[in-house]
Amino acid sequence: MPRRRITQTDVAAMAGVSQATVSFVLNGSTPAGVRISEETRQRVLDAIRITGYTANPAAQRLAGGGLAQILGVFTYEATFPRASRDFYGPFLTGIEHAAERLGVDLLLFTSAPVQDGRRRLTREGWQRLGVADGCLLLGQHEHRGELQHLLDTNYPFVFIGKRGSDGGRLPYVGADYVGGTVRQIDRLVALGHRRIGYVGMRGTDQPTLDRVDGYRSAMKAQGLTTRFVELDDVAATAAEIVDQRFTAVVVAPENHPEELADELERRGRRVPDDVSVLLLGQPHHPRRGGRPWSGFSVPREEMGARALYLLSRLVADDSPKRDRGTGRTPTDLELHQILVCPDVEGGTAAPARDPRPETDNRTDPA
Amino acid sequence: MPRRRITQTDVAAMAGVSQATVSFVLNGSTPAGVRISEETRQRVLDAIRITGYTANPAAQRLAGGGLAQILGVFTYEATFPRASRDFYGPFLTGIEHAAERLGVDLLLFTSAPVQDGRRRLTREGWQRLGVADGCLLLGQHEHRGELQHLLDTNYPFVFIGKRGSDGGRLPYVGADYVGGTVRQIDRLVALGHRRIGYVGMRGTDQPTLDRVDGYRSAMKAQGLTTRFVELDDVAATAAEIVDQRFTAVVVAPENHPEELADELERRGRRVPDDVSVLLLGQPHHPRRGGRPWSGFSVPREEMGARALYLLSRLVADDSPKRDRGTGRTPTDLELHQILVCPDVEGGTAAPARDPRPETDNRTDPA
DNA sequence: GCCTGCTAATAATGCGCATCATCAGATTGA
DNA sequence: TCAATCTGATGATGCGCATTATTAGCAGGC
Repeated sequence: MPRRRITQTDVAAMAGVSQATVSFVLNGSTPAGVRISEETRQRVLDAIRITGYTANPAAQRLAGGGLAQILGVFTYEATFPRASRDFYGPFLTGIEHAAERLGVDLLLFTSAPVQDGRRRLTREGWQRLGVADGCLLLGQHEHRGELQHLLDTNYPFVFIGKRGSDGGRLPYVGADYVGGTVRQIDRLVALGHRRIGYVGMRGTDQPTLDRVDGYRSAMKAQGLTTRFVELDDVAATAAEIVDQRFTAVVVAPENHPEELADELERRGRRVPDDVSVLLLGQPHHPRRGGRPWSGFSVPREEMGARALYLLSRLVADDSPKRDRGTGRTPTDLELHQILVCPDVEGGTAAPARDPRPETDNRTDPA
Repeated sequence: MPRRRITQTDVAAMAGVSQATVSFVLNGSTPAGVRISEETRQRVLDAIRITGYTANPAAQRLAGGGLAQILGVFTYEATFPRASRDFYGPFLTGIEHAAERLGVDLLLFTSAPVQDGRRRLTREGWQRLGVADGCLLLGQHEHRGELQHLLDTNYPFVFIGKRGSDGGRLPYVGADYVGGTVRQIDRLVALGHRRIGYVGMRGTDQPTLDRVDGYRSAMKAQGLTTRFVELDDVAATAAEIVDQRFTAVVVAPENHPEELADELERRGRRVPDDVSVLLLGQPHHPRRGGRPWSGFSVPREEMGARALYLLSRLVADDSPKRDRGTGRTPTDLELHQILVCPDVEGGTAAPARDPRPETDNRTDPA
């Protein structure tokens, strides 16, 4: 029993009309001045109902007709490992939500080969992209050539996460790491902190750059000295924090804040009583019974949703059927969206215990 | 700039050959005795490399050639709400993992309309399914007609979760709730428990039926009396447990075990010292700092992965290109897989405090 | 010189659909 | 009564690919 699809031709035969007529009835609108009588229309609709006809999307796509109503999601890093699952999960949740509301299906490009933990968009990959009307891109390390190909083929796509250098032409939905970080510094200053360290400046990814940027400008605006702590392991970092008599530190979530706090307490510095620790984003690997972090959170779900909405509009505007629309020009869509990262009131921030400068009675650990 | 795809014809022109030749080179095998010289082959491959040609999957699909290498995932319940996200997440993780290994893409059918929290597979939906080579079905409440259509069209699919009544012909990957529950009873008996209650027998879903089944048969095998507690709210349930002097209860995860334990302790019965509570599955809404439950866990990730593998094989066997394969008959695939639910050693099970029968000083509550 | 056998490739076809150009028949205007 | 208009529909075409049938060219056997 070779599964035979019911085609428009089958329906047409049953209704006693031509295949073209069926197509017209289905698409409602008739571009050229083609008219279908109500009677015929009903006959066709009945035939469709009886046969249970379902259009073949591949054929629709090929015939250049409509969109597939499929939007793709490409993740540069492999999403599978538990770790990144925690990270990507919220994005996907937001994306799914938006997809439901838009009535589109989601295509997860899980087929692209992962090389050293990073998914590449190979030639093979390009083939697959075509199934979707457009694509969301998640992750940091996009490849130059790949991007160029996207632009060349005029394939609609949207990045999740701000694109910095020469990202001017790339549509994205990002988070305001700069503003979020600035606010954390201001909060700490308001609590009486002066010696505020920054942990985790390594990395050339955009979030890191933005956080450092925010830290620098906020400290400068407050007239304070920037102090970066950048050591190889958590223990050394904690030692340095103690040593430098910081009363507060801001930490990027990928820098093992949980372990850092543990190390601090092991050295007799309680969090937040002795040292406030603010997290610049959500913990990447939340652990059971972990600390309730203060800091800011990245609105990942909303980013996902907004990105999909944006993509959806790009696709619509890009579609050959665009002219049927409201005639709205593409320029009124915000190609670069930066979302606010709301503050999180946890339990790791407290007023500075002793704002006055102490004697320099440090002991050298490492 | 109307995005123009590069087609096989373009490649052919560049290589100075016919479109058919390009197709042959790409597909390697030539069913009929068509030969391509090594020299020509190279010329075509070069042209492909230069042009960056990527096949159009829609066309491939339409031409009846290969599979789209896309497998679908249809979720009956809306996956979006946080609650069900926690539940479905692990399945999806497993599915994704399998998809990566199989080199297929995943199509999430988020487009189907959700009616009172349940997604329906409407006519619209059928259209969409066709994009994928086959489909995974998640969730309890499938619609009869929908299933029939699947069977009629011979569309490959696999259920996640055991199918009971007349599910004989439906391929599925389920979990051994029966066995898992039996083992919990046996564990409790080994710990000296005799008065073992069952909480949460409502519901006609398969897991519930299986759990009740397991409880019944295990208790019978141990020569003990089955005792079901089925009240409307958690407080009343806790009261009943205390009242009946159960030394242990097994609870289905959808019955608010966390709240139940709280209520028990509020009534002076510590868990597990006074009452052991075993969970028949993972908590549906894990809460921060929740109890470390003893019981068994449902291997959701593995179920997802196994289901996708199974689907993949069904698709392959069903494909018109099957004959090229090893000639393996479809019958050697296990259409009904039941996975073991491993025991979880948490902290909510303890030896029965007082195994000897007490006087029957109960007070009647509701 | 003609047929056979073999290699290397091409032409032609169809998948299911959207769309354009065309057409038959009915109605109207003069 | 014949052309002009309108209504309601059909035939033909092509999307990009896989595949089958066919052909061109050439070596060898008789």
